[in-house]
Amino acid sequence: MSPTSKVDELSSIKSAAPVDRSNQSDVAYGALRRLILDGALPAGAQMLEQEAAARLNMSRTPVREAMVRLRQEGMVEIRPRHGMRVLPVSARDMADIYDVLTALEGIAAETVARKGIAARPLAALRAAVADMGKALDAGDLVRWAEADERFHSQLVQLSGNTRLIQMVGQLWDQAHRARMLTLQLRPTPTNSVIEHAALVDAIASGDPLEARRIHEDHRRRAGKMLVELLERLGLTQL
Amino acid sequence: MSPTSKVDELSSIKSAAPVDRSNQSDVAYGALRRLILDGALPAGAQMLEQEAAARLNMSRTPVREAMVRLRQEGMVEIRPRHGMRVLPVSARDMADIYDVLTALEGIAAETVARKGIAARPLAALRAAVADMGKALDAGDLVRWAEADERFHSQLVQLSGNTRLIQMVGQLWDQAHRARMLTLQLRPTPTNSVIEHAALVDAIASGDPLEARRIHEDHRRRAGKMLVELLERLGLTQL
DNA sequence: AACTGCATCTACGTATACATTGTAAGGAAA
DNA sequence: TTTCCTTACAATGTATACGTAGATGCAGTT
Repeated sequence: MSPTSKVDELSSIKSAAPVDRSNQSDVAYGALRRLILDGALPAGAQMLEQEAAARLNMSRTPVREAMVRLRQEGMVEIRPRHGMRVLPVSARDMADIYDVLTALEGIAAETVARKGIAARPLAALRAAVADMGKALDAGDLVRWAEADERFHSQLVQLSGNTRLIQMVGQLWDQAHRARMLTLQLRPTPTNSVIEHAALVDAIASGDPLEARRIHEDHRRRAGKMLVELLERLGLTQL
Repeated sequence: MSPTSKVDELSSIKSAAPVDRSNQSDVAYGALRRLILDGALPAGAQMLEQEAAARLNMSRTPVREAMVRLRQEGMVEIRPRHGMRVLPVSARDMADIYDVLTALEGIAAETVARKGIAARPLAALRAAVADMGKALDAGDLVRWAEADERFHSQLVQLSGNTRLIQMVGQLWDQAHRARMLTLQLRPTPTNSVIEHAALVDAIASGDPLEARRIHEDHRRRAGKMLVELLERLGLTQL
């Protein structure tokens, strides 16, 4: 297991829905997606249908379907004679992604604050914030990232808006590699605990506009920091 | 041609990208999507793989791929023995969709205002607004809808944010049938010209926050009106 | 008449076959 | 050596084959 596996487990909402009726198509989709998120297939890596089929011990048909899905989610492109190719994520892409994420998670926060939040999910949010603090104290960035993702994931889920949930998940997946990469390079997210706590307070007190404002500011800052970091490091591709 | 075909042509950004390398898969995707958007396959309608294949004169394989794509876009569901089924859109769905659209188009407007807009696209936006006015004067709601869609489409395109463009397009597709249905039932959109003109002014004068505020208010109002209309009419499904 | 059990049939999931076409290697010419 | 052309190969797009699971319809029982 790679050191990032714990974070990866929570990196997408989809992974919360286990595959009951397992068909090969879903298996292929899950496996390929995981290879990409874990970095086993880095940006630019190519994989032929037959390669994947052989590796996963199935025929090309379900593999093709999985690739179609991954393409539609913006994870790979499909080039006629080169199989699928993992799309690199440029600094520009990250800027675009964070712009959209800012807006989407903003209304998620607003919606949750407006609908009101029950005791149990509120406690879960507070627990995630607490974990972030503990992880920072211990200097464990991976655990911090895990708690951070858990917080954001829960928040979006609480909105109850299916489309919102799906789209945010998709964007997270696309940004995942870059976030993991910069985890060790970025300045320590000292403020994150305070910011998240403030957001929770706004939600708990039923202040939709404030919740949205806080979360948007938060995401905007995080995005800006990340993009500048990538540009500074010349990491235009990953 | 159905009376709504003109509007449909502009209903999605994707249709702007013509199919050069025509493979059967794309043909199937386009054909099925069009059947759904045009209402030839209404909500709840089912279509077996073999039916579609026979109808489109191809084998099941490309049809399956098209169905996978449509499912991922939230247009249909796939049930093991019943083929694909066109997903109904409830009032609740429309509320969700418009919540997300509000946020997405809001940042689109903000982005365009921030980046600045060239003379030509600015003129195109103004032309769309003018067309809306003319259509209203003529009492031609279909033409109004066409101009309205063109305006919003151009605006989102101008943001240059690929993800944003793709996601907005997807949501439009999902909302398309409901919008067409209510076109004749809703109150005449008298204010739309004024509102859009104000948005264009904010963009032209480079005021991102004002542009965003105007557009969000606009979309929020439109969404609210639509949802209330659907609920009042008891149209919980379409 | 309603319900249950069984048989049949069909739609699908997956595998495989086949023709097409892009690619790359290898050779020839400059 | 470099560049262009030819040719062989291999990956893909699409069609088709095949086994399975679930749905449908019928018969028999209550």
